[in-house]
Amino acid sequence: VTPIKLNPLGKKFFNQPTVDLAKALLGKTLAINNLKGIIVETEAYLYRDDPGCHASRGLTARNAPMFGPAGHIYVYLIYGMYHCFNIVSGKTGEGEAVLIRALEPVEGISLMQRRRKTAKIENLCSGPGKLTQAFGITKKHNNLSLLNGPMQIFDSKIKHEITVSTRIGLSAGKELELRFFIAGNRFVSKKQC
DNA sequence: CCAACGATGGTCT
DNA sequence: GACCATCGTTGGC
Repeated sequence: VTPIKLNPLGKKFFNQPTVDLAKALLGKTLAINNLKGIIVETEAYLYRDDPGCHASRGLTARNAPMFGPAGHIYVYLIYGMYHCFNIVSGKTGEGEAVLIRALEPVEGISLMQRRRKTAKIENLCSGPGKLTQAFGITKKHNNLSLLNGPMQIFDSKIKHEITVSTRIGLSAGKELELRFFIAGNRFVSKKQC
């Protein structure tokens, strides 16, 4: 049997407008080393009229990767304990990104279970802090490119419906409907699936 | 089931 | 000194 070889997504895919990219990422596969997971939940962060976006108050040392080219990775530490993994989007210099909030684990599950200290599959990648822990994503990945680095996004032809809602955990910009997830998927982060 | 809360440290004012 | 794009635990039903 010849294994099916999926193509890594390239520049054209990441250069879509941010909201389009946030939706298009659903159903795609994130791969790092031997770990794989299907993206099931995302959030868009925009450079205009979005006070919830890290880039909304201008360039700083932390958010600098957001102002780089689409397809780069932006990782930051939240609440002193967890990392959040974002894919930079929009035009270079704008400061937009897509937060990856949940994955459906596909490959490398035993390593994910060890890192997360739980056997429960539903609890491995069902939240932004959980999936970075399961995949070993830290600041050492900050500003790498998905076009040529150890992390890649692979195409897939999964059929699914998209549900839209407000974003999770924000104090500013909480009314914007910029969260997207695969309807009915059991690996979406706890709230409102 | 679910609401409340503490852990924890980088970043920004 | 205040604020987090979170999570696991606790203690209530």
